[in-house]
Amino acid sequence: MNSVFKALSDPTRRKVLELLRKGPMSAGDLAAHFAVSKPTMSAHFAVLKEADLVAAEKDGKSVIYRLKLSVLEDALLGFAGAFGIQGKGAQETIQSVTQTKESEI
Amino acid sequence: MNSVFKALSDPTRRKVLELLRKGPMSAGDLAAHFAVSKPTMSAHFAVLKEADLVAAEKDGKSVIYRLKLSVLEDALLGFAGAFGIQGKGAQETIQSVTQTKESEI
DNA sequence: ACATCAATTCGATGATTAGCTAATTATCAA
DNA sequence: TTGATAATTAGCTAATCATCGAATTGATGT
Repeated sequence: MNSVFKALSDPTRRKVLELLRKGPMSAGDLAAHFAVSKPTMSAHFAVLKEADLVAAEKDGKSVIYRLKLSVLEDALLGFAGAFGIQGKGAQETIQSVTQTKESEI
Repeated sequence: MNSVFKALSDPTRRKVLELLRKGPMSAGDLAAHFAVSKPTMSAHFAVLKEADLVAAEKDGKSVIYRLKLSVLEDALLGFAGAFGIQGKGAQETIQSVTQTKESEI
């Protein structure tokens, strides 16, 4: 999990993940979105792969990267969960707000 | 938001935040949980403060650090939201609880 | 076989980071 | 005022990191 947060600490890598959200993309197509050299992008891909946030599949001359959403999800929700953080507006359970059980109302 | 993810990239700092989840704590008490020097911990606190993840309040000789949960929440949920990731488990919002009428229970 | 293209690895460089000890600041008590 | 305590700042080192150009690997087409 540490490798995931390390991977997420760089804005370029976070943006790569967001690009991959729409679907798999080749290393070259991904690199075209950034103002850094291809070797630099390749290093970023390696970090993301090491963190298991993406999977790489070779397709002819290209390498297709695919987002591993469940890994990202587990890391984010796992950490957020340790703080009682819940998504989509439901920040608190009934119990934690009212300290009242359903059976008592 | 970049500073938040930068801050979260270090395991010591993540653990500090988790310790602060229980409530505010002094720099010394926090440092006692780790096997690094106090100046090193002080540097970690500075990073967390810079990311606005904690607030510092001076109390006599001590400095009390307090978790700013909403900042952590906004960063985590904001990023997760961009991927359609949402936590599961919380069924009710605060509003739906506080707006419950007597006639409905 | 050779040229081309996509991607990575190699090797180097400047910047950032985490860590330390020692010194400094600030507060409180005797 | 002196001494003790809590925390930070100063100054440094070693390690990691993002970045580059050049070289290399691997696949495709002529």
